[in-house]
Amino acid sequence: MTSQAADGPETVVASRRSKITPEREREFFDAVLEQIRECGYDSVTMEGVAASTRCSKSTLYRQWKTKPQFVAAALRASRRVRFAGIDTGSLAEDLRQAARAAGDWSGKDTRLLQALGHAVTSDQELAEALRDALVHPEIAALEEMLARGVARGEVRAGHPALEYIPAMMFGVLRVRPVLNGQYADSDYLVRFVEAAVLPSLGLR
Amino acid sequence: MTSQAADGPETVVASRRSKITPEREREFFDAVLEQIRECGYDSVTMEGVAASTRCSKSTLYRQWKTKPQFVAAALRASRRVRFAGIDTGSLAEDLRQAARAAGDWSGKDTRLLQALGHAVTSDQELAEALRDALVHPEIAALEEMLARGVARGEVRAGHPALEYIPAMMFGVLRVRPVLNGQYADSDYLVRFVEAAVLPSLGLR
DNA sequence: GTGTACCGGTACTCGACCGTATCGGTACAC
DNA sequence: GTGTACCGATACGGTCGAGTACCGGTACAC
Repeated sequence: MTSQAADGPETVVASRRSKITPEREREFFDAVLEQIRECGYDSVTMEGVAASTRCSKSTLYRQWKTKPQFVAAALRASRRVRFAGIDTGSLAEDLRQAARAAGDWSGKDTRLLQALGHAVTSDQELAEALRDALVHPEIAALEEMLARGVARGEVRAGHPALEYIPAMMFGVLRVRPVLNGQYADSDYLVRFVEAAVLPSLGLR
Repeated sequence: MTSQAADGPETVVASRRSKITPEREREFFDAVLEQIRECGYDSVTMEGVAASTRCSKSTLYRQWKTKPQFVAAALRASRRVRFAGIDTGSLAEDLRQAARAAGDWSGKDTRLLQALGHAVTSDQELAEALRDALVHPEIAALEEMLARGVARGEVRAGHPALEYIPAMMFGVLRVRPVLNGQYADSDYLVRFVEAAVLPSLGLR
């Protein structure tokens, strides 16, 4: 009775789970972030996460003292740069590719940002974790693209639109659900880059 | 369902079921929206609203059946168009003035949108009320401006950037707090219009 | 004065969740 | 085999908020 209770496939009891492995931790983190996306930060419960990962509340509380600390840890662990590796040698093409990449994860990340957007106003640690996980890395990557474009002479240094490009990209990504009722997909974002971002920089 | 929102200072009420005057109702609505901005939708309680307006929970529940219905009513009653009356005869100037106007209420509305952003994903009525109160009127006003500009020949009909202007304006407004840690003020928005919006339309 | 209908206050039920405590079971070290 | 340390399950206490019920008070109609 102690092992899993009638779980899906025939995945044999992996048998070495006397301590929380990094893979197991990853399961907890994935579960809590997914539940935040679906139900919002306030509605996520430690009990729910425990149930969906078939662990016990005690296990979670043994590792993390409180719910916000647990969520912050999950965010920090999920940090990764989606724009990494984009460097085509042309700023316009870099931006198009970034838009295409952004479209692929826009639903997930937009939901997470939205769901946590207000919770972070009352928890400093959470705010920092969210920024480090979802915002700063992408911003930095975008700014690198722009800097390379400037260095290549595609855009003159100090062009007034440069400062606003990250806000435009993130902004459109973020508000599309509210305006049009659907998440921004790659197609929409690429067209946005071509119709507005590039022209504002004097590119095409 | 009560009376119209547009009645005068003196109540000429014929046969109201409720003794709640429109002014009193307005107090309830202002209170709940303010508390939502401060604490988030989930954290707002009917008890808190009752306490801050010195009425009783019973009074609130007599008028509105549930918390989401109460909030939706508050949103609908708060509907107003901030861009109304902007018509300078020049699209560029219209957009600058819209940016200036937007900066004045950006903090309040951005907080409200943020605080409700996730709650609306699980309540259809709330979502509709939020859109009707804060989003659609402004979008419509912006689109009118753009249409006038097209009619005057300042921008050619079908210009690809036209479709994205509202999303750009709202998006930048919305994400500035996340990117820069402060709400978008008039100055920031006007510079954004000049640096990015107008160039993308081929204006200056 | 009398009736009516609503108000504000309070007390209540009911359910949900946080965080803790306890207990049996088991992988691993030696 | 024995000990240790952690796992999962479960039960519990405490808090909080939604929504309901009931109360006395009062403005107003007639």
